[in-house]
Amino acid sequence: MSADSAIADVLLPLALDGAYSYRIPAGMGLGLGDFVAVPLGPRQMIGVVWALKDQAMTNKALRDVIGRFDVPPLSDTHRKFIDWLSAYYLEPAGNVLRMVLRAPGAFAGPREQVAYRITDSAPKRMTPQRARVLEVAREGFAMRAVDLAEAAGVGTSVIKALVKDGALQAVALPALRRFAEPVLNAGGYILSADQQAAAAALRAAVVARGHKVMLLDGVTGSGKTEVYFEAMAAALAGGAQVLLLLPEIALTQPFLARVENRFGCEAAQWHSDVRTRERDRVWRGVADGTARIVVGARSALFLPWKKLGLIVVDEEHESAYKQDEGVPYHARDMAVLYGAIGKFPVVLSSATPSLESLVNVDRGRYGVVKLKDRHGRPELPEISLIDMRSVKMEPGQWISEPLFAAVQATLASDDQALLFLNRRGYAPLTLCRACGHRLECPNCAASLVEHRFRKQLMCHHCGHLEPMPQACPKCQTEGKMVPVGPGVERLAEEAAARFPGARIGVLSSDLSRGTLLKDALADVENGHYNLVIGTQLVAKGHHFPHLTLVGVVDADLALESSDPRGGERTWALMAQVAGRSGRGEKPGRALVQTYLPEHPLMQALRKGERDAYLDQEKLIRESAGLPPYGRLAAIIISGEDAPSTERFARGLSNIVPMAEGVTVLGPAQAPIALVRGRHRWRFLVKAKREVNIQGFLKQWLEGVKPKGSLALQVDVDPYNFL
DNA sequence: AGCACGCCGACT
DNA sequence: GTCGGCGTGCTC
Repeated sequence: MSADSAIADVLLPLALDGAYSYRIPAGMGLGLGDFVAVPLGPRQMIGVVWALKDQAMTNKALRDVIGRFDVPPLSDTHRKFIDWLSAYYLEPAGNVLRMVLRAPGAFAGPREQVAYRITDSAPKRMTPQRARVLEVAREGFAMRAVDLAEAAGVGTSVIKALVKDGALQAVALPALRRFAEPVLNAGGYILSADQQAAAAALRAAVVARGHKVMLLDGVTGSGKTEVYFEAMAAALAGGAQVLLLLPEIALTQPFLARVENRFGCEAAQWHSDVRTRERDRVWRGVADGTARIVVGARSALFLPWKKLGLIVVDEEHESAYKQDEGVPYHARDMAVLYGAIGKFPVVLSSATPSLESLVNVDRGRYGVVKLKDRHGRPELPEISLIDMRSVKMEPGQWISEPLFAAVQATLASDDQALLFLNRRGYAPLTLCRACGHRLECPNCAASLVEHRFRKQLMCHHCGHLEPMPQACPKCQTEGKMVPVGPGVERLAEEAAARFPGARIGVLSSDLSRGTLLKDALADVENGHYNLVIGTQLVAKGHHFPHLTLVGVVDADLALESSDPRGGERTWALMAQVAGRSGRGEKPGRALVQTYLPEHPLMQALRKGERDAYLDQEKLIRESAGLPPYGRLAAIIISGEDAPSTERFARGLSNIVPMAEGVTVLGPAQAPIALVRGRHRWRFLVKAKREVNIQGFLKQWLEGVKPKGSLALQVDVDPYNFL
């Protein structure tokens, strides 16, 4: 369509059915993908030109486009990506577009900003408001007037007055800093022969410039990062932008330093903790193509890429790539989709690839590159099972005699040991011994977890906190509340008693605020602690050079749930945790406490037979028709009132359409039937792979409108099968 | 997502 | 008699 079309269909960042039509004022000359301001009711909104036409499809009186922003247009690829994602997840395209527009300041243009800094001179008059402003200004850097006023909870007039009085001083904030060009031969890391071969395969895919997904499958310590850096370098050399996706927000500083070291330039960061001004800078840089390398969390996919030419998904098996709130998308799958639309390669990297990716390799849809350990060691350190059924355990103890002896020997030889338990807090359950009452969250159908260090009970689903009661809330008996089962805090207590003299450090996500976690990790690395007790947080990519023994206290946790993904998840976790030991020169070993030593997973761990185990898992999935051999969608109905939520769910089951190859299970209460005060029911839709499950869902849910507090959420490809 | 319209409880 | 609670619905 020509640049002088009369009508623009503008997609707005709202949950609307489609784009709205606006008249283009003469001479405005809009193009597809342009960012525009349009009127909507009494308001003005930012939207994107989705289509251009000469006549509107509506007979409503059209309003005029207000103006066009001086920002590069959203590419065809990006718009197609939004449309596909919207259709795949049955989510209004406007809601997807909203994820693209998460940097409002980016549209304000590159104007100079003024900030204010405290001076040495005191104001002539002091008021409580002024004091608050000065208090805020004293502790931080220069801030914009609105930010400073907001932080102090006052109006901007107070700031003005303080400037006039000389107590605050205006300073110009630097204009948006430009991103530097990468230096492609920076770094100086020497690749092993294995790495060179792997890098060549990835580079070839990049140079070929078509869509291709490559699985980079290599053990922890095999140097996958350096290999995909080579693919990134090749894409950058071709003039493209590259995106490196990481599962966690905590883009650890050391990792970012590695990227910057390799490419001799700043890598743009994108995740929820990046502050407004920097968000705007990254957004602009991505849109105009000057930001060449972005390291980000899943939402970085939605940045307005000008010329994206490669996505690397690190730790592709991680469940953190699945977003559960808002638009429930899977970032790894969407990275692959983006690559397919944009016709560029995608690299999936993992030491424990997801079953989905491995099956895609089997089907020939993905290529695979394998990397062996650089020290020539086998995939996993030596893993031995401890059969918990045959060892005697004292009540209140969780470290069996064989594990105890191994830890003691390790500590005696000046090495580090890690005890892994995937449970935060002191005890997962607290009971009254007098009446059997269980302490539960008032908002969720879940036990409260005692956090003895913080002297509180916590709900791990909604964050609810309450003090530990002295007396049972039900029968009022005092002193009869007992903790049941171990968390890392309780395990640390046992360890302190049984390994006197050990330097014990506890690592869990409870530390994640501030620098606590960083300090704790550093203290593990430098050997300050010699006995580390941790949750799955310790399994994720940290180097503990002195660690030679890993003890898994309860390996059965994820297997006990009947979720078919339990085995795969446990494998990944065990492999990662066990992989912590024996880095550097020393070989490591792992002892795994289990009540299910005959379980195929445990046997496979012991023998180090990943592929054989996963082949068996594949067979189970295939015969059950579960992903990746079949399609799955979950429908979650929630509401504040239990009976009406159930009634609504049951009503839905009466209108399930007939369809070949589709089975609808439910409604059943969701695994956690009450979360944050909302009752939850759910359906599972199981379909053959060739079935258009979206079409089925649309047909079923067409015209269904939950009323009041009721809500209906569709989750295509849910992460939890049960 | 806002913002207005609309129908039932405690106040000048 | 009104102010105001937030439930429902519309925005090109």
